[in-house]
Amino acid sequence: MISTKGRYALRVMIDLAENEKGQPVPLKDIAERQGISKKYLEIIVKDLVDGKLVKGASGKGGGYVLLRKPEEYSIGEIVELMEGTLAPVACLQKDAEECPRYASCVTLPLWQELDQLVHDYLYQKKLSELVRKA
Amino acid sequence: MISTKGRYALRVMIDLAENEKGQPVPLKDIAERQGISKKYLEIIVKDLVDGKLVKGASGKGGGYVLLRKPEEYSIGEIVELMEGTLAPVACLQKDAEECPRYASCVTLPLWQELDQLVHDYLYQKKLSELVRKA
DNA sequence: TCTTTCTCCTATTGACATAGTAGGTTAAAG
DNA sequence: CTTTAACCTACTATGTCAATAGGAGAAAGA
Repeated sequence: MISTKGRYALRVMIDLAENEKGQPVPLKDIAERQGISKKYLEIIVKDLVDGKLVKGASGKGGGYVLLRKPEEYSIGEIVELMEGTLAPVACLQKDAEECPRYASCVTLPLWQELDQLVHDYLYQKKLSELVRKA
Repeated sequence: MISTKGRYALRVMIDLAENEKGQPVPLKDIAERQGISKKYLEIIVKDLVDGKLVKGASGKGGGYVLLRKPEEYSIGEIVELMEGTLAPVACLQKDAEECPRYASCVTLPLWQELDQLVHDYLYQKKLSELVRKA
C-alpha cells in the first residue's frame, strides 16, 4: 500500500509542474492548494531534494522548482524514491537478505512477475500525463 | 507490500494442495515442511477457515482440507482475504471514507488503473498453477 | 472411558512504521 | 537589516506486524 508520503509527493510534483512559471513555487502555496500541512510537506520535499527530483531556493522569492521537464519524470521513480521500494514482497527488495528458500520457492516467480508488472506500469507513466494544462 | 500472513497463507494452500490425499493434513506437518511456527500458522489458518477457503477437522486424524479443487482458487482471493485489500492506496479500499477530492483528484485514475492491473493478474492466476505435481 | 491428537480461542508483547507536530536555524532577496 | 522562505533536529501518538504463551474443546482410537 502506497503511503501518504508517496501520494503527497506525487501531488507536490504535479503542483510544481502546473504552477511553475519560471519562478520557484513556495511550499506554503503548495500546502494551501493541496490541503496538506506545510510542516509535513517539508519532510516530503526534503526527500525529493535529496533524491535530486527538485531543487530548493532559500530566501525571499524562494521555493521549489523541478529539475527536468514533466515528461522526463516517471511516476515510478517518484513513488519509489518515497516508498523505498515498489516490491510487492520483502524478498524482492534491493537490500533483502538472501532467502534460504530462494532456489526452491514456488511462489517467487509469481511475485517477480507481479513486481515487473507494477514496475513497468509506473515507469512508463510520466508526470506530464497527470498535469492539467492551464 | 504483501505481509507474511498473505504469503504464508498462500504457502499453506499450496502445501494442502500438494499433500492432501483424501486425508486432512495436520498443521504440525505443514509447519514443519514450510519452516513456519505452528502457533503463527494457527492464526493464519483460522482466517482461511473463516473465509471458507479450507475446513478444519478436530481430534485425532484431524487437520485441514481444501474445500475446492486447486484450479478453483485464484491467488487473488487468497491474498485479498489475508491482507484485507489489494488496493494500492487507501482511498480505493472497500470501506474507505469518501475523499473530498474524489471528483477532482488527478491521481485517482492512475491508482485505479494500477489497482485493476494487480487485481486482474492475481485473480487470473490459479492455485493449481503453483502446485508441484508429485 | 480415557488418553492422545488435533483444532480452536484469548491475551500479550516487542519492534517498527506511519503520520504527523514543535520549535528552531540558516540562507537569500529586496 | 528585515522579511521570507528553505532547512534542520527532535519528539510523539497511534497502529500494524509478527509473533509467543497458555490453555479449552472436539473427536478418534485403545
